[in-house]
Formats: sequence, structure tokens, C-alpha cells
Amino acid sequence: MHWADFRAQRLSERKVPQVIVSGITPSGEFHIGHLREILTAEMIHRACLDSGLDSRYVFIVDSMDPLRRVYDFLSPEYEKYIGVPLAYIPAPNPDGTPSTDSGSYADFFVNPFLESLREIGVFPEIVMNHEAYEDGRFSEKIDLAISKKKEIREIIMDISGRDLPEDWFPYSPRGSNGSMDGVRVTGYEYPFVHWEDDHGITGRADIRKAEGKMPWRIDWAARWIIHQVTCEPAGKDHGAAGGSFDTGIPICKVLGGNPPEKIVYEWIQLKGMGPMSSSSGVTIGPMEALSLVPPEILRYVIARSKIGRHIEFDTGSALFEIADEYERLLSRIETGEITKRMQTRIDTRKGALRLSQVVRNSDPSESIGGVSFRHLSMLAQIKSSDDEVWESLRNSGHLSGEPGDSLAIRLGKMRNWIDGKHFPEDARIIIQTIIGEEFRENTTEEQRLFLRELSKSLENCEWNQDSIKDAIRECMGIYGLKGKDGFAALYWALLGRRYGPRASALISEMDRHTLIELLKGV
RNA sequence: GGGCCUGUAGCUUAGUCAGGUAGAGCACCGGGCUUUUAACCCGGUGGCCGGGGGUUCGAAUCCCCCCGGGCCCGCCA
Repeated sequence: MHWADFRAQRLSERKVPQVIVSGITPSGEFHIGHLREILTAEMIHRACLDSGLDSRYVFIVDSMDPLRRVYDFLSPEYEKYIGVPLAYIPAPNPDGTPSTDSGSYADFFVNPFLESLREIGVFPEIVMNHEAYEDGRFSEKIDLAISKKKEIREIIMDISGRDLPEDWFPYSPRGSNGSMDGVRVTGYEYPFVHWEDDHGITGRADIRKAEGKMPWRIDWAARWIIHQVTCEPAGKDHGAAGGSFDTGIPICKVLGGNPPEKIVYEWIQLKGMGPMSSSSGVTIGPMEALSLVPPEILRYVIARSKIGRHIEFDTGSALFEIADEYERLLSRIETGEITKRMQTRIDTRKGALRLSQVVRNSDPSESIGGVSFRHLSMLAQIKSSDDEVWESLRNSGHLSGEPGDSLAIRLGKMRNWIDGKHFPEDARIIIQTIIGEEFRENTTEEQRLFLRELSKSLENCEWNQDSIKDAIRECMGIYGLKGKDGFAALYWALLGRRYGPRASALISEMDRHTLIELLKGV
């Protein structure tokens, strides 16, 4: 059983409508790791729907979280916003200075991310956490938390092992400049928390408005109740023993709720990106990943891995292998004796395939548009225009009529991948300009004679695939070469390797004169 | 210092919760395919399951110790 289906089964025991939630702080650019947060939850949501449960998927944006520090991409002017909720500070300009007309900091980072999510078929209900504070939806729980502050303080100290000061307070009011930093609580009488800030200024925060927020560990537990959350997978940072999940569960109970079960997912790491390193600041965002990888393959990367395992996200040759695996799953029919373990594996993989579809429960075989990822990579390299690719696919019987959207999108992404830095070099088709040493080392005199004959034959033949193919076949016949040996020689000459894409297709894309000159050098 | 995840074939991994003779894909090797979608089909090589101890008729699986990798414990998502 797939992990998402297993979770759905567990959730069904709750006998309530399911509310599956993801939560992310929009403190900067989103990255590929955030997709695991989103997709882990969304796949559980889909699994719930598939098993007939009533389920909603909600993305809570932590827009009420304060700016922690002035990040590298921000100008020093942001110093004054430290401690201010992200919903209430301006978005940065490209040069890092605060803009005057680009909306809030939170929206600035969230909006493009939501766009990416649509591309992978994720349509969450969006909750901006600061709006929940503005609307007073938190007020009852804030009031309750304040009245139970001793109990909550005990829980946090016990479970996390942290020391909280005697005057710890489960609500952080915003001071005179809107920041929650350096603000001391001096008293409480519903609905006002009285405070004094670093500047010696005093005031009061109305807990029914966004004039302050609860610290994370309490905020999280409270929102589970407010939104009736039944499931919220969390990154392993929350999952460590004594972490916010462990304190959230008892705090949620203290506040009168039924907390979700603890689910912790592992991080995604980057691999195969050459000199990439964290110090050089090169990361991969969801937009970039989506510009290279077909959406169902991106979903499959998450779906195929167990929640608790690291994922090495590799935009190089591993993409071919993942795509191959995906395509094999589509066509594979198990034969012979199927053991219990084999059946488990098959069910799990089929579940992963099902949950990888951009459109829920659509036919997986339609997602690849009838053309394998590898084949498309070859065509995209040797055919400069899309129309030629479609023409070729029609000739080979992969396509009839016009390509569908899914296939057109796949080709576009394939071209981005090939043109970019992530494409693996050994998959790149590089036409040789001169005959290299490898050629001489790997071919016989007979093979060379064949190629010389071919170069003559190609001088006059029609420049299309069929004629070229006929010429190749004919010349091989003259020297009695087996197909394998003839083609190998051709590939050694053209590509400096013993294999390659369909030779006639490749040659028909080349300039006749250049090719003949090359072959004359054998 | 405390804790979480993880270590299975050259690579990626299933199996660990409920102990019962190690499964798979890629790569590699051999064979087939009147002859290339880097394809496809058939067969094969390759694992003392990180190391050591223990429990058991039986351990990749349970318990203890050690080693390697990743990460969390700073009002912080």
C-alpha cells in the first residue's frame, strides 16, 4: 500500500471531515524542498478522496510570522522591519530595497509559488494566517492560552527541555513600530494585552486583531483547532524529539482540540548540479525545476519515495532513469508467481503512479503522450523546429494528427533542459568535426571501406531519411557488414561513440557537404 | 551533551512496524532481433543486508554497543 493510502486509512478512523494542511513561511524564495511539504500533504488528501472520504486541502501561509533577520538578498533598510509580520512589510525590489508598489513581502513570495503549484495540479485552499488574526479567529484560543499559560509553559519546558522565563507569556504583542521584538507584556484584561516596548512606549494589543501573535508552538496547536486540521505532515525540523510537533500535541489538547497524528517527512537534497554548493548560493526553485521536468515526473519523484527517506533531487541523468521507471510502470504486466512481497511492491508503485497524475485519477498512460522521455530527448536535439519533431513522430507511428498539450509542454521542457546547464553531457549529441582517435581504435578496415563508400553514395542521394537509410543499407551490403557493425562504425565517426540515435534521422539533419567531408577522413 | 532519520549488488533501492531460505530497476556480460526509439526479447555475473555482541529452532527485521552519512535541539518555521 502506498504511504498516502495508508495515511488515508488511518484518517478514516477519525470519522470527521478531513482537513489536510501544509504550512510554509514566505520568508524568501521558495525552493524545491517546499514542494515535498506541499505534495506530501496533497497526496494524502487525494488518497482520502480516492477512498471516499470527505477531504479538503488547505495551504496556510505563515504571513503573520515576523521577519527574522535581514537576509542576504535584502538591503539594510529592512533592519527596521525585523520582528514585523511578513504580511505588513513591503516586498523587496530586485536590488533588495523595500518597494512602494509591489504589495506585501508575503504575497511577493507566495504568488509565484502558487503559480508553480497549479502547474503540478495542486489547487489548495489558501489561508493567510495574518487574516485569521485580523478576523479574530484566534482570539478565543489566545484568551484560553493566556489563562492556561502555566500549564503550557510546563509542557514546553518538560518536552523541549527549554527554560522559559518566569514571566513568559503565550502572546507576543506588536510594539510602537509594529515589531514584536523587545516588547514586554505588562498585563492582560480581555481583550487587551498591555505592553511596553524598547523605546519605553506603552500600549495595548487587541487579541481580536492582528496586533500580535502567539509564539509558534502555541500558534500551531491553536490553528489545528481553528481549522479542524486532521493531518499536517511536517518537516523533520518540527519532528525532532522535543520539537514543535511533540509540544503541539499536548498544547492542542490543553486548548480543547484533537491534534493530528505526528507525520514527519525528510528533506530533499540537491545532486548532480556540478559545482553547485550552498556557499555559492545556487539552489533550484520550483519554477526552475518545473521548467525542466514534466510535472507528473516531478510529482513521481515525491510519490515514489517513502516519507521518511531523503530524496536526492537530480536534474541530470537520473531524470532519464526516473522517467524510464515511470514509463516501465505504465506498461509492465507481472507474470509468473507473485509473492506477497512482490504484490506489496506492485501496489505501492501503482499507487505512486496514480498520485503522480497532474489531473487526479486521469489515465497515466496519457501523461507521456505516447512518446518516451529518452526518445523525445533525442528528437529535441536533432530537430530544430517543433514541427519537424511532430513530423518525425508521425513517421515513426508515435503520433497521429496534431500533438496534444501534454506532449507539446513536454517538448518545451525538454528543450529547456537540453539548452541548460543541467543536461547530462553524455546524453548530448555532439557531431564530430574531424575523425578522432577513438574511431581508429574501434573500427576495422572493412568498416572504414564501408564509410568511404557511403560518403560517395551520399553525394547524390536525395536528402531525406528514407533515401539515406537506403544508401546506408546498400553500402553495408557491398561489404557484407552486419547492421550492428555498420552502424557502430557510423556512430564512431559521427559522434565519437559506438551508439546513437537513429542514424538516418541524424544524418538528414546534417549539412550534406560537412558530412561527406567528415566521412572522407576515415 | 540530548534526540530524530539513515547505512541492503558498481549505482538507485524493496523488504524492517506484525522475525521464516535476500527481491527489483539501472549498469555490465552472453544470446536473439534482414539491420537502432540510446529500442525490444531471453539468459547470466554480482549482496557474510555498515561492524560487533545478544534473544531465538530461525534475525536485514527484535535488544545492546560501536562506526559512517544527513538533520534538529538558539522564542525558533
